[in-house]
Amino acid sequence: MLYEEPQLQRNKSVISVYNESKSKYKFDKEDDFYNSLTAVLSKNEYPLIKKFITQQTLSKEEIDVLMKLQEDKMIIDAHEIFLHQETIHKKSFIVNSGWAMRFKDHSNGERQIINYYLPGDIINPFAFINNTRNKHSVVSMTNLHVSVLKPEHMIDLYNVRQNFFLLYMRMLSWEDASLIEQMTCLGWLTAYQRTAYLFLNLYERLKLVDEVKDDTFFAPLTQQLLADTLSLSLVHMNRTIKKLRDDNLIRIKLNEIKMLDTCRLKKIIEV
Amino acid sequence: MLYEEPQLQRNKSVISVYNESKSKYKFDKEDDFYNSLTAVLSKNEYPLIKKFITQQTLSKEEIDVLMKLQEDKMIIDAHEIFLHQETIHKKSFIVNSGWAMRFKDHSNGERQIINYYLPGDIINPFAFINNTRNKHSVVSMTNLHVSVLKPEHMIDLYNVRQNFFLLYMRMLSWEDASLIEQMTCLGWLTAYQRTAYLFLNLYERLKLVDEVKDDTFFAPLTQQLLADTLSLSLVHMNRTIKKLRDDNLIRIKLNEIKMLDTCRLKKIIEV
DNA sequence: CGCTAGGTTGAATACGCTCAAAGATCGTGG
DNA sequence: CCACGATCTTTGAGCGTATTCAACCTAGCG
Repeated sequence: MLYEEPQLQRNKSVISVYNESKSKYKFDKEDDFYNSLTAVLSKNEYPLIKKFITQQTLSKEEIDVLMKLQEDKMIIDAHEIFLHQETIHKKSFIVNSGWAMRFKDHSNGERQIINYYLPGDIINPFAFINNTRNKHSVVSMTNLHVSVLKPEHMIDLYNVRQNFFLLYMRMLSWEDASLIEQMTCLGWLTAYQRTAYLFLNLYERLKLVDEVKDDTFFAPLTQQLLADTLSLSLVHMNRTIKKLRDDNLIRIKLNEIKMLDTCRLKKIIEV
Repeated sequence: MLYEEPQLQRNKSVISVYNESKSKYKFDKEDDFYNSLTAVLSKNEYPLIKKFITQQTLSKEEIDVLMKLQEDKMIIDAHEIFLHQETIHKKSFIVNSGWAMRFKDHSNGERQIINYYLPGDIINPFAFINNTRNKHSVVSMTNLHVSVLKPEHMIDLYNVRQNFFLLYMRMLSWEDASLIEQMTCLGWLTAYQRTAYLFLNLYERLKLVDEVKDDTFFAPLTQQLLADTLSLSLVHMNRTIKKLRDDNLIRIKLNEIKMLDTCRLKKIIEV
């Protein structure tokens, strides 16, 4: 039911990839490359690569592909709707830092939130092959650092790099798995369980990209947003959070969520 | 909210592709190829290709790729669980005829149905790049004619055919869109609306592959299955269906569903 | 004929919703 | 530095949709 724990020990595989690269990899601007890779590990500049590395060993060439993919960077201001439903968008984005969310405006004025994009996620991954209108909008929730994937660029990569598409598919498969999980969650759990699920999901995903410190993570969420995410009313959302708080499972203050007992939270959603 | 209507007129594009192919395409067993393609159009042997053709024009080479993809066929008996959750499966399947469904067994003994696979759908599309355990099971609901996609075969295709992966991505993108639609549906609609949505969804999907005659289609569904799909209790499912029947929107008998008024049904789910 | 799987109906209960109002918190400008 | 408005959070009360439990009906099949 939960976001799956990494199957390889993170540090081990990072280091092995890193060392291996350094010793064998040929690259014309070699220093630049290693500087960047170091940055990946120390700062959080390439969370997507970090996510990969926790799941599988990457070859030097694969890391290269993933770095090249992210050359075209930009910053999007907070609270800006940069993908609109009912219009055609050809670009994809990799989130490098900040939060965004995908939502759907219903004709009755209500807004349903479909999912959140956290560092390392890909927004609109199928854009470059689609010529149909987007069915949802995406809005930045904080200042958002992204890498832009233009369709020409994607096709170039596709023609040149065999490995790229396999990696890309793997990313898609994560997305897919995560959405299905969310679906099974929404349908079958009570409000209390769903809320526990959501916090655990965010916690695990942020942990993958090193954005959790002391079981605490930043989250630009209001209760209204949470309600729209879990399809609950604002009032009921509030009462449910209160219950989680009273049960000493989470603590929320100032956009910061602290997980007090992940084990018990996991038990709650396991029915 | 609904499965989108094809944007090209089906017959037109089928014929144009077909004629074009016949006149220009070079193929060593040319007759075999055209016989097969004719079969696609008359019998329902390659619903996946049919689905494609309703959405976009296919080149001769693309049709060739899609045909080659489906060389390894097999039949699965009804009610056989052929993909098990918690095990690793490397194969994917294209459904050529029959129904299957993906479900998840919960620890409390309940079974949640995630989605149905209809002719033209791909089961387990990410299998060949995954080495993780399946999180869901898949069971055949009728005798099931499938084409088996083995990972070696997929990788071969990947190495040889540039176009193949773009096509495959497009299929994935449909799946994805459809799942998200289902998600937004489950969360926000009432039992009555959700049921309307499900019947409309099945209707539109089956229409794409020519399995609807006189607004009637075959569907191996019990009320228990429907309840498990929409996360409703059996009792409430029954009452909801009764209401749809009383409102002269659908008629169900012997695994056959007849849509009596698709327009009104669409209005119901548009809030 | 009786068994089994599926469908139908009633009654009591619970979870989550709506409406309504009041308390926090924060940024902004006087 | 305080006042004000805006946004977010908290709490109460009544209601409605969907649930659970339980019983009975129906059709197909050995």
